[in-house]
Amino acid sequence: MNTKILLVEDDASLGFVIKDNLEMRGYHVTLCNDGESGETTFHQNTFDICILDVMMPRKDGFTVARNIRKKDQQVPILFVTAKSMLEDKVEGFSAGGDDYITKPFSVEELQMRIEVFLRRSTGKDSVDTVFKLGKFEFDSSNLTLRTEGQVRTLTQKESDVLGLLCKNRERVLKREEILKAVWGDDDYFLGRSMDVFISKLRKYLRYDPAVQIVNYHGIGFRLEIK
Amino acid sequence: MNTKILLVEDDASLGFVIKDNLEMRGYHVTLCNDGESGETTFHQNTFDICILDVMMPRKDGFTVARNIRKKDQQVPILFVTAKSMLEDKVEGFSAGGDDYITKPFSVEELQMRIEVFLRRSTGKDSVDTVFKLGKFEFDSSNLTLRTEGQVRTLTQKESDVLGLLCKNRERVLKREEILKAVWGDDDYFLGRSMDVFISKLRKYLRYDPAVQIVNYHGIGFRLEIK
DNA sequence: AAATCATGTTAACGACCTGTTAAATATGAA
DNA sequence: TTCATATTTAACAGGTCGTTAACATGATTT
Repeated sequence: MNTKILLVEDDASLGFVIKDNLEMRGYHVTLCNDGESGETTFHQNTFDICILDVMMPRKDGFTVARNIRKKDQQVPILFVTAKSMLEDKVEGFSAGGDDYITKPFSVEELQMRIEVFLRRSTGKDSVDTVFKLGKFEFDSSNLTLRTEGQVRTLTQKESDVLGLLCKNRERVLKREEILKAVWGDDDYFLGRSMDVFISKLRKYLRYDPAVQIVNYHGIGFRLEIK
Repeated sequence: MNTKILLVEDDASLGFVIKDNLEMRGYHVTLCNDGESGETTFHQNTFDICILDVMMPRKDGFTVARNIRKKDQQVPILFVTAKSMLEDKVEGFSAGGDDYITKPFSVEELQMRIEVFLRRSTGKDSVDTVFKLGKFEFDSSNLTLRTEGQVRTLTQKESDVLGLLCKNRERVLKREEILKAVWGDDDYFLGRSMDVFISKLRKYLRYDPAVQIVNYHGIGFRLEIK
């Protein structure tokens, strides 16, 4: 497996050293030297891991991470921080499966963190497929929607749609996006079919009024949790 | 071989989850929820491996490990640490053949570490081939399905299918997964053949209604015990 | 307000998936 | 070879799910 890493580091020489060392160890590394280009590079490619320097002049690592998360909730993010940084702040951001590493660090250390991430994602773990939705817990790989006591088994398509909504809670999903992702195509009838699914999912989610699939007229849908 | 594991974990619910998951995979697990009882349990029994949480209120994992080492220099010890822990400290302790695993981890990951240890000491895989299924006891290497008094001998394929279901009780096995694992291929007729086997196994398991092979329409099967 | 288009909801149809039994075929031992 | 057993194929009966249609409601434009 050829692991692809996005490295965003404003210090050019440090960035080069890390890139060079990691490539010697068999990883494929794309280096960006500011947050802005890091984001656009991320959006145009696919990466297995992102390594972000927190302290960067124009756009800091946390901001970049937030924008990456809008597109991808799963990709592991490793923050690079200075020792002086308050641990609380970093830990808050790196919650939910992400991690951080403190300068100065050895490449061995860095590689260890990377391998931990990769083992977690390649070992078919269920962690990244489980979403907490208000009173519900949805496991998109086991197709189960749990609530206090009860378990409902969803069909594959129901699960596909709900999973997509879960992964994109930050933004409104366009109708055509959902259709392309779940049905592979986009026409009038598939659109109506999708509406039927949305209706069914809403019925399942009625138990907790805080969880809502909201329609954006003429655009699409978004899963919102009040 | 029935591998015996000592698990010392102060978080009761996490401990139970790990124990449960490992037992589903064929290990015998003894759970202690503090270092003190962990030590006494170790001294009164024999274990093939010890899993110790490092951070515990009264007696931490390292202390327990030191006392275990006074009695037994060989038994492999696996430390469970939090992400924030200084790696130097853990690495110092886990030197000399021991290992550590960082929270959060998947059970797959944990099992991998365990198997590495066991292979190192015994030289062969050690997952138990005997499964307890409600009122049944199924031995996948001897092809026997026991119930109170009665013994039924299964065919190799019956046993392969049931064994696969047993090993994956926590998730839904896709039809193609079963076909690939047992038949080595996946086509329409093999699929129908599999359905015949499922039907036969269900007949054998009818004696205990709590044990059920549940179909997930369009996806696959899962062995569930109520 | 009327017209038009987008979405919500329900029900029914049909394609496909599964359960089961039995017959046909393969496998292997005597 | 024959016989016994294991597995595959066939056939049929239900069952499930996604799509479509139909109608209701809501939003936006004219």
